Amino acid sequence: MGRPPCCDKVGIKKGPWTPEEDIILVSYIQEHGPGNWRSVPTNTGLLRCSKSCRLRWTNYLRPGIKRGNFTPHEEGMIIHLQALLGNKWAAIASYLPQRTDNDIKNYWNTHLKKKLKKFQTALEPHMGTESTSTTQFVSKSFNERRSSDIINPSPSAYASSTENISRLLEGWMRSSPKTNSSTTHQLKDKILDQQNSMGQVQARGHQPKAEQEGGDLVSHEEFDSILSFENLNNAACTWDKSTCDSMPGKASQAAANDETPEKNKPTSDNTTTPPLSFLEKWLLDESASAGQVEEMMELSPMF
DNA sequence: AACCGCCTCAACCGCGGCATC
DNA sequence: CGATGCCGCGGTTGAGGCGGT
Repeated sequence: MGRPPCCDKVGIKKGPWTPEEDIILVSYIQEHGPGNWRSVPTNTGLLRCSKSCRLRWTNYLRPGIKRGNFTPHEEGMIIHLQALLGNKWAAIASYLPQRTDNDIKNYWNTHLKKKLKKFQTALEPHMGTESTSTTQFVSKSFNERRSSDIINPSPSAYASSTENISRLLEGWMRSSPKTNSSTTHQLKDKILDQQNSMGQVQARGHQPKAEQEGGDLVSHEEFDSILSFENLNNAACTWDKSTCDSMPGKASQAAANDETPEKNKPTSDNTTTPPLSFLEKWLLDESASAGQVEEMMELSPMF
């Protein structure tokens, strides 16, 4: 293992990427496609290591990635998949094709871990005593969430990477008067065209900051949000079976086939792992695809 | 207004797996 | 079959933003 770190070379730039670098990378990848990262720095003249280029692309510039607020059903998916798969962020990300593993990992570490902790604390007294009423509450909460989501889908405040790049370019052009603006415009147009043709563009708008967490107690909304998924299996008891049957079932290879067994046991650090039921069956069924997951999420407001 | 502490998230680091020679 | 190199993953870090005092 004596191999030196790839970024140790002198002249290799580290730290935040500049808009200029982003543009170079994006336009190169638009032309040659992602992959062969080794050759990217040499071919583009970027003073970055191949790894850094790949990371920048996969975590930030790649078309179709959602940024910003996670919806309650995405939260639910993550919580449940984390319980199922452990910290296999790449595998979890494969169920949320618009999210990067890094994003999910960050969101888990900064938000969900805390939420779950709060949730556990808040749930303990309820659980200790009246399990039926808890179940009822869970089911009620679950069903309320379902109907309210249909009526008032939470505004997703995502900016696609196209929009990011667009904004980024605007900002860059404003802040860099020395830049040849016509060339930049052409390049920008080209990038936007190509990105749009690759298909993506999420909802409009931008929400600057995720909601701040409240005090020590879990707010009703947080509680509800967690319960609605955390207790899916309880809720499923009272849930119309036809909803289950209508799920376009299945999931992609990632979790289903490979390494799930021993070494990927869920981590024990945080959550009470919910019992497994239809969701797990669905998740673990080989024949599913990410597209079906998307479809399911659209069809089924339960998530 | 200034300072401080906390939070978030983009980016880095180190390692393992796999392919190629 | 071992050595080497590339890629991808998970854990960690640190700069910048934000809120509280």
